[in-house]
Amino acid sequence: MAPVYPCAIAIRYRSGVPELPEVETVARLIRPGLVDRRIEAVKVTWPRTLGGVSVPRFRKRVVGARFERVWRRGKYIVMDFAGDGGCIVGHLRMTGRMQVDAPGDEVNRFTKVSLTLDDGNVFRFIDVRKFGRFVWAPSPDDVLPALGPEPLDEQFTADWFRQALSRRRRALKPLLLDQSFVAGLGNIYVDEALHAAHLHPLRTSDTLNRAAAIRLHEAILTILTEAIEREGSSFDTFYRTPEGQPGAYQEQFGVYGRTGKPCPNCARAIKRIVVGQRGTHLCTNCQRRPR
DNA sequence: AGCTACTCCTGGTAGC
DNA sequence: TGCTACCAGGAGTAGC
Repeated sequence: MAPVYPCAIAIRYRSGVPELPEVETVARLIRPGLVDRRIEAVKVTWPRTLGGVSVPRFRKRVVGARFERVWRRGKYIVMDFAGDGGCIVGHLRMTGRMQVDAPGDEVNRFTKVSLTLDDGNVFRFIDVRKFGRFVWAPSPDDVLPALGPEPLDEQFTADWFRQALSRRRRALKPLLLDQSFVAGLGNIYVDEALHAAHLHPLRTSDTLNRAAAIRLHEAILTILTEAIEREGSSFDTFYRTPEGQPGAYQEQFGVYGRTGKPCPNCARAIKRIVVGQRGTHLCTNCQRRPR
């Protein structure tokens, strides 16, 4: 008889979109509720979430499968099944959530996929805007796109980063958002990192000198690490309703979503521009426009 | 290689 | 108050 997981887990995003720190937090939160659990039943209310895998095929693949490992790559959450059971690769996109609910918990009305586990809990993929994906595959390699290095891995050194920047000739903002360049950064943390490094989002990557590249590298590491720590402290394994307390990291933003408010560095008003169809927040005093 | 535009979606909000 | 219009935005794709 499988042990009953004592606490249901709910996750709520206050604003913005899940990026590396949020995805890491989700992986950590669902991991203890999933590993060693076997799937007993499947319910899918929005088949497109399965990314081209039909509902019958998905059901056939996952019912009876046992979760063995839950890990993150970029903004993807990978759930490996034991043996040759393949895996589920999930992406939260804009509004996706993953949580392990206890049997009596209220079912979120935006639930797209429910997996009933052998301890009675239910693993749910919830997604308001339906952009998220929850895909079964034989192997992660079959569905994960080519991704750049993990910014928190040892291989992501300042030296590697400096050279990678110089090999490209792209504006910093779209380059840092490019998951094949570095995996896991999104709109929020790119704006924050560029501000912390005093670099304009339109600055071309191969124009950074050594000091600027190191500054940006340092900013990315610091911001991601602190965000993970804050998420870790603002979420825990106690049950929390969907209306639960808001997270803390939003208050740490220097520029994101702070248009018109004072720059924490120089007190000038934060500006909002559009770069590559993305809302981009910056301080035009601290982040001087190139040329 | 790098850019722009388009697609997928709907809750929230601004404007009237 | 109630309606409509529009925006946010990750990633995949197409076209230049």
